[in-house]
Amino acid sequence: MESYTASQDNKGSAVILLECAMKQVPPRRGRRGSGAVTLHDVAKLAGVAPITASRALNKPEQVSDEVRKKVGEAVARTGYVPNLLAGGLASTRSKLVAAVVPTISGPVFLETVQALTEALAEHGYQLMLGQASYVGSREDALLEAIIGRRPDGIVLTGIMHSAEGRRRLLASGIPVVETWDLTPTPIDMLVGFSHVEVGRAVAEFLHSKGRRRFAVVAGDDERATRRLGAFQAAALGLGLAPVRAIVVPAPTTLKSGRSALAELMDGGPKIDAVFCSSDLLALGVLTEAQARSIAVPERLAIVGFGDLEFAADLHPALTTVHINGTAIGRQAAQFIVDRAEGHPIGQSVIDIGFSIVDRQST
Amino acid sequence: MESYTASQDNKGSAVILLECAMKQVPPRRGRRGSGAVTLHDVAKLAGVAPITASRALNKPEQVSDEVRKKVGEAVARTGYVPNLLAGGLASTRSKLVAAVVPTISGPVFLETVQALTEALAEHGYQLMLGQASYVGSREDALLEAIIGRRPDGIVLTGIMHSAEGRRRLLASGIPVVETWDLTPTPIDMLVGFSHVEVGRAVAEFLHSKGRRRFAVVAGDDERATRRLGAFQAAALGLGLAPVRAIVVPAPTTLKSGRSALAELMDGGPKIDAVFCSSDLLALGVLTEAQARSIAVPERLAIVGFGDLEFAADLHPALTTVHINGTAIGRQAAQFIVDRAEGHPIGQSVIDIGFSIVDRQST
DNA sequence: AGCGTAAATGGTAGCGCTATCTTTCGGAAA
DNA sequence: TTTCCGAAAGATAGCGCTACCATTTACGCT
Repeated sequence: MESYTASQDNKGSAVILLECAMKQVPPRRGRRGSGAVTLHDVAKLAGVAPITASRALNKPEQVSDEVRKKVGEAVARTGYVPNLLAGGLASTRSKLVAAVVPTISGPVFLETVQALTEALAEHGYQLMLGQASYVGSREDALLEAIIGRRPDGIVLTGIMHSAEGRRRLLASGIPVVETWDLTPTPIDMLVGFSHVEVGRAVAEFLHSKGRRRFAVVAGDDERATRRLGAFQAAALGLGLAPVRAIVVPAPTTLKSGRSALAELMDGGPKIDAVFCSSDLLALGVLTEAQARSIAVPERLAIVGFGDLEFAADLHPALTTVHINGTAIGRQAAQFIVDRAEGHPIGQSVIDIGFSIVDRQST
Repeated sequence: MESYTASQDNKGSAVILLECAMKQVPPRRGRRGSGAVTLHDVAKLAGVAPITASRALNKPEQVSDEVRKKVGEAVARTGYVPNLLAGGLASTRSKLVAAVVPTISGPVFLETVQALTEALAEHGYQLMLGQASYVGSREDALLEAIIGRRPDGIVLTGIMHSAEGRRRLLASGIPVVETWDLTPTPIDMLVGFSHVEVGRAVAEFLHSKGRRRFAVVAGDDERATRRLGAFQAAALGLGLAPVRAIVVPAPTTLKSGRSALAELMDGGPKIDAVFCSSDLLALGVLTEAQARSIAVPERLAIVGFGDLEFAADLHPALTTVHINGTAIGRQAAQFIVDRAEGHPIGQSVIDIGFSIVDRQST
């Protein structure tokens, strides 16, 4: 113990002291343990009981200034980093939140994931990322890996989860936030918007701009399909000709957009407006239009979806549907934190809405 | 116990049985615990010792077929999900890997993160994501949160970490993989490429194409700056005029690209080639060129960096520097898994290289 | 038969932390 | 003074799992 005191005047001595501590312990009996500094070590160095050291770190208002100071010094000196696995096990609060995305490469959810990460970090929570791109048993394995870590919450970004998956999530008792969609039967909490409304709104928007012959280029994921359906129905309701739809595989790419427009132009009825299920697709359509010298918006109107950061700066600037992904992420984080801290949450379902950003491409 | 047997003929009875089990336990004394099914419950139901049940699940080759079967049934019946926090604590193997990215919105590292997630998932590891976008104390908090979870590995994607951060990582004893760069003094393992080489190669490439008056548009991050410097030096070495550089704030955007070209064209010496530090920037330059009717590549050559998925399908298709981000992610995962499983790793530093993809924009 | 050997199972003892209860103690109330 | 109270600190007992060792059993060997 004296050795610690003796070296107080030695700056930056954390590592050295650590070695000392490890040497004092009879070579660890070759047994378990990581060999890292534990709360126990800190407590001993500070001259208090382990539980008191724990309180000094986690509930500082419950200990005296003196203890707080001594423990703080001991932590600094040893380079102690609390083992959150142990803490989580003991308290059944892991301070971990899992997010499930279809695939990260799709830039659509990035904003949400980013906001989620940041908002959670502010409250001391960490994000665990899972990709649901796989099918079948993989989803099962993913759920197992997630639930097994006993996260304090799970955020589903636009996932269509199987009935079996829903059941497991429900059974786990972990707070779940579904996002980027609106369903009448959420698992738990939800923050999203209506894809049906989007489809309808875009159809009406284009109609109001004098367009009459619509086409759609959409990824084959569930939500895009829903927007497409609503768009077609609305066009029909507006007395327009049936809407031609090109469905491309998700994730959507610029390339699919280009070939979709090529297909649209190389045959079939003439069109004067295209609604794309993503901005990337829209960029592809725009690129192909430019390659074919089709004037946008004069001869062809283009509407995207997502309002990615580049949309406003394209030439012509892209008209698109704006979703506040950041707000979704932030709200999801709020939901989970509130739930974890035991605060009452008012609404458990929030429609974040959307807006059509009218720029030069229409 | 009988109740379990009695209901064996009842399909899908997991939830019901679970309730039974919970009711059998004397109302849990209102004490701790999540109330979830534990390995103990499974073992009891299977009629074996807990440790045997553990082995049946984790080291199936060490138990008899009979035990394996009985335990398997018990798991299915109770809906047991192993508590990985407890497992990690006991075994000092968390099966968690942390990845630190500057910011997820930048699409550059996405491919790497994606590959990493997938490769790790194949080995039963999960990815924890941390954003290092913050400065100062935030990085400290991030490290604390990461190390506190005792991950089996940490992947740093293109982060310039402070000396203090390096020290903490080193002290933690956790395997670290640095990526997207090459340094003579890696913390631990490394898989990346030389940014200096990239800068030089692009300069020589443009020179060989007959271009003589270069400009650079680069984000203000450390690696882009290094490429820029090498590019300038190489141009000088080639006997060309000093290279004009426009530095834009990271993360780079299409918009910065547009305004950078605007600045380049609206004054200063004439140029015939631009090297951009990202494809997004290059797209911005291309967009501005089109808006100003500057013919690409006739009057202006454009080179990007990253070879994002859209680069090949632009009009004109973008010449760019291709980095195999997937290979980086996969190799990083391999490093960590090998280290965690105790396999010897041969090389701990890998130069993954790069290539210049010669397309229409040059 | 006697022995070693290996496979299969179980018992014990933590991993590092915190929930819960108990003890201690100074000072305000009676 | 005595009593009581609340704040501060400590003791105890796990959280759910696995490393390590001990035991049991089956089987081949000399």
